[in-house]
Amino acid sequence: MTEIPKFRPKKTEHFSRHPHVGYRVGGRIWLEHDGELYMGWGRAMLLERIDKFGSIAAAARSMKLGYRNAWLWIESANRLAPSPLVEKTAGGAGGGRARLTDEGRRAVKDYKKLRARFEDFVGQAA
Amino acid sequence: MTEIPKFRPKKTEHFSRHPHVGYRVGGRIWLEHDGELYMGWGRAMLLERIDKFGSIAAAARSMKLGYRNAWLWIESANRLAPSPLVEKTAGGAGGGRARLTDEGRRAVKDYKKLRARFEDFVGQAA
DNA sequence: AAGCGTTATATCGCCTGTAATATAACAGGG
DNA sequence: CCCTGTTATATTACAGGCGATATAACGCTT
Repeated sequence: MTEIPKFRPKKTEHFSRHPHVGYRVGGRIWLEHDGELYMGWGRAMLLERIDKFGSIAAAARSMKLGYRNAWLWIESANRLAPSPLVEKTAGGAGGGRARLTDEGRRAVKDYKKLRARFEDFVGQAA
Repeated sequence: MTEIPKFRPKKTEHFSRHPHVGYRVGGRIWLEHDGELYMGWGRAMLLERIDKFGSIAAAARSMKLGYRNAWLWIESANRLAPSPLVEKTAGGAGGGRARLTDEGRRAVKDYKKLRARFEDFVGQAA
């Protein structure tokens, strides 16, 4: 017998039933800059949680994301953005903090809007 | 200094310019069954080429896909489909052959239609 | 029955992304 | 001045997907 791996799409997706029972439409959508990922579902979630918790560490924990990856995502997004999406300070009250900038809030809002339209599309793509 | 990897999306995608210069919308879309990938861009291309060349090996070669992966994709798609998309025979004239069934032709056509609508969406998502 | 090129199947090794872990740097507050 | 929890950074290990390779099975055709 052979292995035959199951190609299971990742979990950050949006789906919708297909006319033929058991079949679903799945999709992803994101923004990129210079061929690099700029904003997607994971990053938008992370930014929202940074806004909510005031720290990268807490935000990452809350979504079971490793701190390292959270930090890398933010570095990347900050670098690709017209101006930083997240401002960070190490040390100080509580050990340090991070806050979402206006540009960050705008980026999240824009992506969520695109995403909503996309889910709409996928929903009626059945 | 730290590594800072560039998160570059895969190459089976469709893109579109974003209003803000340098930013593009990228996306993927596929069909799945029981949480497994059923039909996407790569598989649709493979099926089209099988139809054209009459063999898995030739189709795979023509798109620089390893025979192994081509075979796995077809196994998976055949298993998930209501009826096989590709019929294969080992040995015989020319060593063997593979042909696209009516179900396979329908699957490709349906996906390409979905895909076209999706590209449309992404295009005007700017 | 021998030859041929395909289908069918197994195995190994690489590469890349990520998880896990560790440790330094930081700066406000007690 | 030390404590604290965060930001910042390096290192190692592991896992999955894929490429490369090898080999068997197959069945027309000659």
